Amino acid sequence: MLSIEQLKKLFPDWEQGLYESVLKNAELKEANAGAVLLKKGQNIKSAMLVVEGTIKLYQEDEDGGEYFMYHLNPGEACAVTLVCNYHHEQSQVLAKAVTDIKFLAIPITFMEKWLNTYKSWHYFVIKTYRSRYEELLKTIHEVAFKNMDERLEYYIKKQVDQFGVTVKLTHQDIANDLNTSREVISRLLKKMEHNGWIKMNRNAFDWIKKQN
Amino acid sequence: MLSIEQLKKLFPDWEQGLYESVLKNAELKEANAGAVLLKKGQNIKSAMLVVEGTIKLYQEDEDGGEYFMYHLNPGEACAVTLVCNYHHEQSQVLAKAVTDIKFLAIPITFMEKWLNTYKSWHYFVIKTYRSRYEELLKTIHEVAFKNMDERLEYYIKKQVDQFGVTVKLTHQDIANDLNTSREVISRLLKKMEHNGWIKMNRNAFDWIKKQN
DNA sequence: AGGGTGGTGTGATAAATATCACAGTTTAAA
DNA sequence: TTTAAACTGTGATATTTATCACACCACCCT
Repeated sequence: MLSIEQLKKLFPDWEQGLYESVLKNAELKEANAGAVLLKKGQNIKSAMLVVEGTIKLYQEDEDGGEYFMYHLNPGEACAVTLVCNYHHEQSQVLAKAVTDIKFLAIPITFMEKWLNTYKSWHYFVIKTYRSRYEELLKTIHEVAFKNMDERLEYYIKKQVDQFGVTVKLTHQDIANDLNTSREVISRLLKKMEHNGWIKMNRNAFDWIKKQN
Repeated sequence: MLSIEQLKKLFPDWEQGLYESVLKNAELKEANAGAVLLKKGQNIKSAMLVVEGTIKLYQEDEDGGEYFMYHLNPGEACAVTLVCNYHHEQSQVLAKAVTDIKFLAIPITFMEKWLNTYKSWHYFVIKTYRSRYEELLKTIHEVAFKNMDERLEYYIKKQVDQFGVTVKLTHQDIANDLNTSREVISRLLKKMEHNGWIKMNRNAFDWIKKQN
């Protein structure tokens, strides 16, 4: 299990009692890279707080399509799972582990209770929603206004912010995340290579574009 | 000014003290149909709670493009204006009055204070964020996965839900809201007319499609 | 070493959407 | 009543993205 010190490092602004409640009631779970943590339509039974590793959040289409929205990192929570009513809410998103991860699963029965008890939990929930709302706005901005070349650049930059300049993804991986086809990504990457933005390797490439 | 009874009708779940604080500190403002209430990049100085009329929320592009996301109705608040920190936040959205409207403007200095004081305010903020987060997810779903014909149908349905089966919008209006061109909308509407989904008039049309 | 698999490159073509051009029609205003 | 402005219809064309087809190459496996 987690120590209270680790918990404090991850979630610095909580009240003492909240740390204790979490330790007592949360289950520390693990999942391997690639695991699907939450599917669209699935009933939400516990809140998810990331302890270790990175999670990717997607909007999911009825027929298999996916669109990447944002990363979740240690110290962050999955907003959709922070439900505060008993009506069995269904997930609107797809969540996948990018790396091996550890996370705290807190049964949703505590959500309402903690909102009443811990002010810091309340703030945490609000902060989570606000920051994710902003991420979604950015996603809409991309997909509503930008062509695929700009969306790809934005995507790569998020990747670079997360994992560094070496992007270890195949063209197909990227195509899936942007809900397009592998050929489109291949051609756009080739163009980026010509422009001197990336250096291509098999299964990966380096982002070498200088930012202005 | 508003009476406390009106306020209670609009925002049923608040505490007594919160009603009083709102009456004391909020300014009741008005705006005409078409007025721009908030622009992207603009500093947020007060929270906006809708009292009367309807507001439309948009994602706004640097060079004039707009994409409609959702409506705000009486009893609802504009999520982006519910900032709870002092750092002068900038609006990420564009808000326009669709009809003549009345709204309460609450200086953001009260946001933090009320979060500390009124549990019902806290819940209200969370509820607001959650519901708007979900609206954004739906918007992403449309724009990431659907072609223009389906997005247009989704758009019209939202319009119908708001204002009834007679849609009083020009093709250009719709094109602006969906960030496309008037010709595209004209052609798609024509197709819908052929399919018996709508009955066209000048400046308006009726949605007559039977839902399954 | 040979063979299979998955990753990448690229042409050809199709489909969706954007853009341009212009005509006709209704409405509002002078 | 005339005129201008706004709204709508529609063809032609360009651009962007999707889809199909296939070749080539690197790597792993035995």
